Amino acid sequence: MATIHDVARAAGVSISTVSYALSGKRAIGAATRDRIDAAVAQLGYRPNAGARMLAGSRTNLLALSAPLHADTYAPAHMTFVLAIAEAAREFDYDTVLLVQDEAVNGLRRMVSSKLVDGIVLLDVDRDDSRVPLVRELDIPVTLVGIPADTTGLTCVDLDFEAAARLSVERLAAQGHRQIGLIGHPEELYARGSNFPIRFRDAFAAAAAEFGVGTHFVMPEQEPVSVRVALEELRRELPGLSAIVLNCNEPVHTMALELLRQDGASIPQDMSVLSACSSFPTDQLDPPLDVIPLPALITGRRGVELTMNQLGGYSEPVVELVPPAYIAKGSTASVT
Amino acid sequence: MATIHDVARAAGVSISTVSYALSGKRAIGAATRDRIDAAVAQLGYRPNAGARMLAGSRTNLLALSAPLHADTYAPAHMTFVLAIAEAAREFDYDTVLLVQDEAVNGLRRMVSSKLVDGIVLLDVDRDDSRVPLVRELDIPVTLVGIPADTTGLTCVDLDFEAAARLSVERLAAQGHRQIGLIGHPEELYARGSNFPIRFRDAFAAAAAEFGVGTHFVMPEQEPVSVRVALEELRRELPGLSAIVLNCNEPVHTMALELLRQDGASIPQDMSVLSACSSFPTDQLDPPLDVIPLPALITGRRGVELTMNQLGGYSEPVVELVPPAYIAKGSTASVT
DNA sequence: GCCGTTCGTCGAAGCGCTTCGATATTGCGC
DNA sequence: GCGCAATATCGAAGCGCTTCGACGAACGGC
Repeated sequence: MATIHDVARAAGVSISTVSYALSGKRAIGAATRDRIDAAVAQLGYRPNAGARMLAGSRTNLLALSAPLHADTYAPAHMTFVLAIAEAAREFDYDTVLLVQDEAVNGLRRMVSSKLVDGIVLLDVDRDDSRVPLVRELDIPVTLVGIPADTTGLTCVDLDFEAAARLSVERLAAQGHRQIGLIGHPEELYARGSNFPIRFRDAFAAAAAEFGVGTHFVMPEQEPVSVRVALEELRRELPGLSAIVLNCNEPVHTMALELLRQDGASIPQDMSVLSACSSFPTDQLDPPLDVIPLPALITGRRGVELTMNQLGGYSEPVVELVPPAYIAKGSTASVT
Repeated sequence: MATIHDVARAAGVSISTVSYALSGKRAIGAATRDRIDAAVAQLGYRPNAGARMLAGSRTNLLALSAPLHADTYAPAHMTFVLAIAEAAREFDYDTVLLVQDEAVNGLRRMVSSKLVDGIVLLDVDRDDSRVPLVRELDIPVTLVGIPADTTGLTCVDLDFEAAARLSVERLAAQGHRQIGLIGHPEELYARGSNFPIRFRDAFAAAAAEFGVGTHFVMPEQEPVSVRVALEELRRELPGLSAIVLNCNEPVHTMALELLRQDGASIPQDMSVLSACSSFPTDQLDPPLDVIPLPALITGRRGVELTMNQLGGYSEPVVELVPPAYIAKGSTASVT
């Protein structure tokens, strides 16, 4: 492996000149720079990561704390992980993955060994055990998800409250008076999982505000359970004409299949809207109107906010990504 | 942050003594060691990662190359990632995650900047673009998955051939003469994806060997497509009495639901076996006999093989994990 | 033509750790 | 009681990089 020393010799300059030429932190003559660039290319020189970490103030490594609960929906989770790892690369950062126990315990290790410059926390619960920890860690941290107490923290997430309100608003404007909400499995709510609860509560509030009746069910990812849930909606909401799905893809598929079997066509007999979904709904049959969970945007923003903190000082902020509504023709006005 | 210097002073010894006490590479007096341990604990000392990398020969970082194709089944993929990250920790290693483009391009960067000590490649295709690359990289590498040409490479994977043979063998022994195989979506095979092809081909060979009729279908993850696939099996195999599922969880659920709707009870009317599944099949209705895809075992083994290479020299090996058969009562003898 | 700048380059001092010889101390055989 | 081997500890030399202060050269203003 070539070292900076080799490059310096090949270019006929000193080590510090090479360093400055590569970092751009001081002006370097054009001719000199060219010779250095040529030497770098010819030797295939790459700065030694360890040396850089030790001498410089940056490690160019980002910790990604990604605990995975038994009930975590893997595809969504994965999308966030991908978004963050890719966004990090745009800042010339690599990502150290901390899973399971290490998602909590590893953080302190990352910081005290100075392995990483910053941390992104994924899948933050309302009352997350990582929150008190990162509060005392003196390092840039961004939480993807909003904990109960955000004091002093930088957070980013989809504005689930606005998304819930938008769902109700659109359907109410179409004349729907009874709107069913299909949520995630019950454990998630019991565990204090973040966004399902925020969505559910804001949905209820919006329903009250717009004066529409609503009922909430939490089926398991399992056909029988979904059928029971649908039946419960019909029983509780006699004039049911619209359903909002705030659940995983398999439950979407099952619900659509069950509606088909019941002879309910979409959107004539039933308007269906997918809210906060991390997967493409236009592959479903029929394609569904959707308020996407923009994992790519949110994840990337989580990295950006961390990088901002690395630069100058930025005040802690809670940043809510506004929801978008994408129509696919699966909702219609009540006739 | 405390440095080794602080620890040395607090314990009243030299820096090198602290280093040796912590690494155990030279004998240290019991009393001295105790004082050092106390100082370490009291100061909360953690070796600086950059300094360690630079001075030592190890970085204690492992690269995990995990490209994610559009058709990759996220839960299975995630299980491998988790298994590897957790196994790495048992060797005191952290995992640098390389996704998408970086899964290929990042590798060279990892090596030439000496950021990582070893590499694990996930989701290796038959003709994977990373294979020629890692062959020329002078660093411990383990592939999870078996490429077409394994010369000079260390690989580990479930023995899919044996798994396919085991499937046929068990069902043939129960007297089944016509066995349907439901595979993954067609794109996977077209792309040269690794294990679906290995399973399919070995299945056909085993069927020929045991003299049973078989037919292979590749439904999309979509109820209509699964229904069509089932109908095709029934049409092609008039005496169909057993089905092997080598596909994703949602397709399992759909197939079982369709069989139920057709009034076919398991195992009386139809024996069903799930082969090489990364998810628990006892949550299905009914629970299915399964030959598991042992992601935890395979992933961990991938790490272990890499660590072995880091230690002494070990010859490249292709290690096939033998399949296991777990009965849940979803297959029965033909009556 | 002299002084104060600006520009381009260099030497050297670390960053915190590992590791290779020493050196000092102890214990043992005879 | 002497020498030799083990045992315990230390000092110092790097690992490859960043960054600070210095310094020579070129340049414009007067």
